[in-house]
Amino acid sequence: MALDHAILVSLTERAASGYDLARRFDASIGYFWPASHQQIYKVLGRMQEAGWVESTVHEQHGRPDKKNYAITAAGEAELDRWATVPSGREALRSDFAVKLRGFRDREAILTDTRARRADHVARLAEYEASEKRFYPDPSALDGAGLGAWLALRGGIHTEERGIEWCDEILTALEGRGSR
Amino acid sequence: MALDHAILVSLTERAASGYDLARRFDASIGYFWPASHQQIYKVLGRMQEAGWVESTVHEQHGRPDKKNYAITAAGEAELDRWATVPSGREALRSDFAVKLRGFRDREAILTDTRARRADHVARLAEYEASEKRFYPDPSALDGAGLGAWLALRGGIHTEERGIEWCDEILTALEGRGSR
DNA sequence: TTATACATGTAAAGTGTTACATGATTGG
DNA sequence: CCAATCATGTAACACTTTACATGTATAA
Repeated sequence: MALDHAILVSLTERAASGYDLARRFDASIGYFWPASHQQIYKVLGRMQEAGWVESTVHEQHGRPDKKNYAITAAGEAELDRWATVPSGREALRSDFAVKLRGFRDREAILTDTRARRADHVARLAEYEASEKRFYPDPSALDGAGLGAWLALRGGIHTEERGIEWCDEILTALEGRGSR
Repeated sequence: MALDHAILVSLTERAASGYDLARRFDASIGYFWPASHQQIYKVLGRMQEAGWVESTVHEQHGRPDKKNYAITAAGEAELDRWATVPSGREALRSDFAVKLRGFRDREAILTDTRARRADHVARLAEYEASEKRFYPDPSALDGAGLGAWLALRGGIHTEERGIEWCDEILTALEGRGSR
């Protein structure tokens, strides 16, 4: 049920259509909880029935009507309830780690590791650009900005450690004979 | 389809029953790909039909018969094929990061962060105990052991960075007024 | 003329979680 | 006597991914 809460959090920041939310999930909040537009539309419908969000339709010319969703008091109450539920452990569930554990072809895993490292570097650059742009002075943050910044910090840590791990793998495998 | 491969990797290390695999998934390989016994039995059945594994039944007295599964040549070929498929980005999908981003109750998120930190510390201790016990001399590793050790290193990095992130959150939130 | 942005969805297939079902043996 | 371990599964539900479906406006 966590996509529900991710959408609610996003709507707390600003009301939005399903389309807008889908774009946000391709960027900011989707860093921590990816979701497609198909999923988002479905959950919005369910949450509207539950009374957690409400929508107003804006007619448009030349393109489909736009439904703007806003969080309701009941939705905010749900967020507050959710805040008190312990998160519990998050599993790794890493395709790459399984592949690494069982590798038999050194070149194949090296190729994969190099590509993975490049992905981490690229995403780290995105995160750091966001940090510089939106949170240039973290010590001045409070309220909504503080949580968003700390979440972004988590993304930065994740990428940094991913790079370290890749480097460790490359060092271990490049310096040895074939397997 | 990655549970399939996680099971195949595990069977490469040693043939096993569904029950044995479930225990392995509660410990070693499940660190990177958690799975319940229900899921494992289902996938074993599917993989046997596909010819990737084969089973021999061992009758037992006083308890149900035991089916021992072993990987076949076709199963190994599938692993080799899979090794050449690029892994692609792994999404974070973190409940906690979403909660942090949207937090409104400072005490609630502090409680959650402290519990999370304790989980990381506990898991890190497990990983480090495993490393000391099974890979006391990493430089001497080759073949199967090397991949398993590098995967474990990934787990260690994950927990270490998780602790750092929690500490950053605690520092940022404990030193400030309420929100 | 081709791709991208805008804007909303349904349907099917795959994957994962939780609940249910059975039953003997062993250790505290 | 109660809990844990051994040993296998089915069924229902929840969630995610991928494919399908439609149509205009705008910029390269």
